[in-house]
Amino acid sequence: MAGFRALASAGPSGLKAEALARDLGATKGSFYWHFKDLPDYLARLILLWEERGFDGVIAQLDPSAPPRARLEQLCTMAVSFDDPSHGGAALEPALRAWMLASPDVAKAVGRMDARRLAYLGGLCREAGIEDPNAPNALYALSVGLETLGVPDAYRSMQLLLRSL
Amino acid sequence: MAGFRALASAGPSGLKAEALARDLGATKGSFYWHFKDLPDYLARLILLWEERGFDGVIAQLDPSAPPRARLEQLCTMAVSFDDPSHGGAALEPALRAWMLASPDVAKAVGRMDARRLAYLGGLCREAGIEDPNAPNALYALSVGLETLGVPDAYRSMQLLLRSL
DNA sequence: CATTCTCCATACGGGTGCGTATGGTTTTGA
DNA sequence: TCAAAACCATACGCACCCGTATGGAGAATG
Repeated sequence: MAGFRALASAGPSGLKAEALARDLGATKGSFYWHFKDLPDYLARLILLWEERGFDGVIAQLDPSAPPRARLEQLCTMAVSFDDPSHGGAALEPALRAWMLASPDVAKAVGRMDARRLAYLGGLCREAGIEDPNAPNALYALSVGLETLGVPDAYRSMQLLLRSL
Repeated sequence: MAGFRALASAGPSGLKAEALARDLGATKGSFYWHFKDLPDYLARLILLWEERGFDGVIAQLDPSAPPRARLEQLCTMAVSFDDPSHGGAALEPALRAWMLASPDVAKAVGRMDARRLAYLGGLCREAGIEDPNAPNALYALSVGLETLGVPDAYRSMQLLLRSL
């Protein structure tokens, strides 16, 4: 979906029916033929993000690697924001921005955070990391690095990882 | 300013002239008497945040404390979000959300991040922390903890602090 | 008392974006 | 070849919000 680009570049206010259609060389008429209305389109967009933002990431992990290696691999992937086709580094911050204006988005992001934190918690336990704050810290750090757009973010990530 | 509350609770789209006035028991007419227009009001709001978000925090640090203690004090303050009078924990995430729709806000937040990072960098150097990624990691972690609303965020913060 | 200044409420015009109505063009299939 | 379905463009009504115009209440000042 090209809506991710609009969301990432202009924020939630960039999600206008005619603008989205223009971006694909079409007009409003075409948009409202494919989708019932704007909320319908946005719901599909969120659903798409929910699938790719978790399963699409976890599937790339090597299941045969030891837990600690999988954890480091996951942390590295979490801060490598070079996927402009799906919105790039600005997508998730824009989604969190969108939460404030849309309860549905807030619910979706909440579910996503819970799933990721649960997976991270399991991974930390398997890796022998006993501190119960480790998953929170790791996830929060990745979120912060992403919203700030820190260069060489994986260095900051490993700074925390090495202390666990 | 009560605009901080609206921004924190409903996001940038909550900053409408009439809604802001209603929140104070007045109407649009009153609003446009006090302020030239919406951009003027929003500019003042941002300016106010820029002052309080840096000087207001730094001023609370004990200048006589050793650098390491000041650093820990600063980190603790950064993740104690109990100031609902100025918007609370949701204010800064809302401001970062607002960046996407307003270049002026983006500039202001950029300036704020630079100032904070510079101060953090100086403090880390004084405290004998040599890793150049430490300021980035500390600041990003605080930002992430704030946007996620992690409970007991200071525990996650000290997890990173202790490793430096 | 008259006037002026401050502060506020209501009413209006203009712009923007949503959603629908309507008709046209291309593709599909018998 | 013809009809139906898929796809798309233009035009309109509607709602929302901005900013202004207009006027009123109340204090301050002469």
